[in-house]
Amino acid sequence: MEAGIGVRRRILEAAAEVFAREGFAGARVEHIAKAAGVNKAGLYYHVGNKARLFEEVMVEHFSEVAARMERAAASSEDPGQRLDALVRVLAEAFEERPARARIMLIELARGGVIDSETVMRQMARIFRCTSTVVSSGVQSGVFTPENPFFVHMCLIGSLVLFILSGPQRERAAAMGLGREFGIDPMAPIADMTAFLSGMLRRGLAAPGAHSHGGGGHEG
Amino acid sequence: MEAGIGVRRRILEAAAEVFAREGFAGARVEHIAKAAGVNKAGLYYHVGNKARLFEEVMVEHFSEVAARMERAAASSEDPGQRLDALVRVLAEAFEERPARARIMLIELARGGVIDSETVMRQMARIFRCTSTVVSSGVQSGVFTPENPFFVHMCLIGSLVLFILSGPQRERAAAMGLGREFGIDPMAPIADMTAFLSGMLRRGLAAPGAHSHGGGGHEG
Amino acid sequence: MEAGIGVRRRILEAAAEVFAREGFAGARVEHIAKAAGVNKAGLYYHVGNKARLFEEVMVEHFSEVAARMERAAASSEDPGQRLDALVRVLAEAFEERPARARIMLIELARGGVIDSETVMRQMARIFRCTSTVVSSGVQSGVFTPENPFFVHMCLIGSLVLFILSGPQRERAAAMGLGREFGIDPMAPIADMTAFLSGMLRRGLAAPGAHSHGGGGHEG
Amino acid sequence: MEAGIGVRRRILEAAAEVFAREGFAGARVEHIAKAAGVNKAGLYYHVGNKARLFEEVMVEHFSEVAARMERAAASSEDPGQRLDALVRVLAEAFEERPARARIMLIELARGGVIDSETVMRQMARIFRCTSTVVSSGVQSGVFTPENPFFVHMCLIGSLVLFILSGPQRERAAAMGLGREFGIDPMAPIADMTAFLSGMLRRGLAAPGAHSHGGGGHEG
DNA sequence: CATGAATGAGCCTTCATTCAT
DNA sequence: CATGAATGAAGGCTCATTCAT
Repeated sequence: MEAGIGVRRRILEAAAEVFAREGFAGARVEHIAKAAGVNKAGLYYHVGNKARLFEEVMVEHFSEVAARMERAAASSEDPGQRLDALVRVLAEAFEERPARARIMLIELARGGVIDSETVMRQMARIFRCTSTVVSSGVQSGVFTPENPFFVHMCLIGSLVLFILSGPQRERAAAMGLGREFGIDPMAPIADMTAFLSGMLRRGLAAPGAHSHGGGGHEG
Repeated sequence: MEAGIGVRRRILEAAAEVFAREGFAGARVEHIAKAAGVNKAGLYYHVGNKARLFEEVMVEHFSEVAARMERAAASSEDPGQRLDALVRVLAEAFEERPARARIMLIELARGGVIDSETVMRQMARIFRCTSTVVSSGVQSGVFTPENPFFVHMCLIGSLVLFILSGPQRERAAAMGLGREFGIDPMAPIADMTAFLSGMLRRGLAAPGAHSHGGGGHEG
Repeated sequence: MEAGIGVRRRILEAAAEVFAREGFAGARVEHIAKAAGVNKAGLYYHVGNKARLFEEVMVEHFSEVAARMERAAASSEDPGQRLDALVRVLAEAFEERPARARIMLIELARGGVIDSETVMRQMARIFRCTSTVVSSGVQSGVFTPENPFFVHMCLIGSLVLFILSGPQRERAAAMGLGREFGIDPMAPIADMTAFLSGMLRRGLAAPGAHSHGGGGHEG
Repeated sequence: MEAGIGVRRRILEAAAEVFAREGFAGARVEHIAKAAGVNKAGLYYHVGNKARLFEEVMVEHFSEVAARMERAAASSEDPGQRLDALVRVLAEAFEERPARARIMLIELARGGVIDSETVMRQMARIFRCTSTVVSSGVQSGVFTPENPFFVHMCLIGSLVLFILSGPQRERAAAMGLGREFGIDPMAPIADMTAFLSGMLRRGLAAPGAHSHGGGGHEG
């Protein structure tokens, strides 16, 4: 019974990596199986289906991110700090496992409506975190009432893109773009986090409110 | 002889749509051909290759976006207005043809380094626009010196995600999320643009500088 | 686990026949699969590739012929009898499986250098048999020193052509060429063998040496 | 009218080369067209068909060889010298245009009965040359009555194989087989001709007859 | 006649999936 | 449970051939 669970875990893990790298259509069941150290037929025995496997990976990752963000959204009384926490937690989740960022993207890129109810629900959970933080800030008078979807897109989009552009930025760095323009393409994610936090805070700051409680990174 | 060009156009157009919807691996050459009103063999006669077709689509779309952004980056003397223009132009480009947003994403999602030198160059052109605008603002003292990569990720990521999340937001709207929370998931892109512009401006604003020149439209 | 080997055998067998009949380019993988009683995909599972399949067939047949000829080349002390054995063994190999003759021809006809090192090695083995026999005859003083390549071409070329011209000769026979000229187009291969043996012996005979040890056929 | 003929010539020439190199199935009509400097459609206009093109090439080459051999078969009173002429003429034909050797082989290798009546007739013409020379020698008492098919196979087979094995022999030479065994893989065809002539003469010589009239090459 | 473009048929290959052992 | 083998259904690509211009 435990071994069985172990196998499932390995399969999901491998699948996440492969799906992230190749997309749904591009992923080969055989590669996933090999990466998980199982036989192809074994994989089918354990998960039944490429589509189901994909869904399960989605759900797992989305719900993991959702759980973390929910914790972050409840981490403090101060809306600004909550926002910081949201950013920080998301960055951590992606840094820890870049595949996560790609998986979110793949799902988005598939366009159309998400076919899996479960996945959709997890995405909603994630959105609700942003939404909650924003509206709590509005209620305490420190945030302007902005459409939380905008904030969400900004939060998720910026970080996902930052993670995914890693290889390109690396290449840019190798090409000497850094020295040329006095910027560092390979700046650590903590810097990005700090920037994003600050920007969101100031972007959301209510007209009269003076920003307090230092933003940012202490990674 | 015009017909030949017309066919190529139709093929590229169809390919953009299909690649955007299905990704590279998921796209079926036959679907593209059918959508373009050509025979599969005819498609190969005109473009030679699925990979080449993909690259051509990439280059076309990326360079179109690059051209528009370059124009935007040179549209004004005022850095803040330039930034607004960047946002506005990108939003227009995506709204006009949502496939463009997905195509950018697909390329990013493929992870790894981009294999096509030409595509890479177009992406660099796009980045350079952001970079130019930021550093011009820094030189005129109105912007804080921030890593332009951060700004770029924020700009592109937010808008791409906004476009792509359309269907999901639509669904959210259908589920009544709007009335429930007093927000409109289907807010027009102009609102998102305004929000993003404002946020970037304030996020980049140099400490002492007082923002002048009204931020974007709030249609 | 025996079944697996059995399948491979059947595939190679079928492939030999089809390649012999149609050449490499003309052979259809599907025909081979059907002839072997496997699914096309099954064929790929077992051999991986049309080219690999072809090479494997080549190697198998060439090495079989090589092995037999090596045995023949060592079958006696007398160079003349060795030469006879060479001819006889080759004729047997071809008669037993005419596809072999065609396969050798196809490989030759492909012109250019053989791309497979392994196949090349087998062909060299075969040549070495002729070469050995000739030079042993020279050393014992019964053969004139002639370029063994010439002898080899004569040996292989004559027999291959005889086998392959079967159908044409049959047609000639049907058209009454036999009665017309008092010759039999369908003479058995044993007669051809006898002729070839005799000719090679006399052709190679050292000036002073008197031929001993009856040549010929006892098939 | 003359230009038209010129085009046809170029097409046939190119086709011969390509068919020789790739076989019937392996040859691409487009390659032939390009090599002939015509448009693909133009080729069809001029010859109508891949199969017809192939046949025409066959007929042309076979009949050219046939014509030369007929001349050779009538070149002298002495059967031995006629035989020499046959060998010499064939060698010349092949040396002049190695494609000829491959084309003969391809046709043979296709196995089965030749489908074109015309091609078959040309092959018969060629055979008849050998047959005539042999039987004339028998009638004048200098040749043993041997099945002319055997002689023919020997004559054609040896020379075709010699020509076609050129690349392999070249490789053998490059690998140092020459120095190793004191033989020259790249011996000129004239040597092969001499060997073959001598062998056939002695092989056919009637028991009592003393060979007269020097064999061989003066090429 | 020459040419660019089109196309149906077919080829090699791969993939997700299943099943007997 | 694990595995080697099998397979139907594509999928990408090519080819001989035709046609309008």
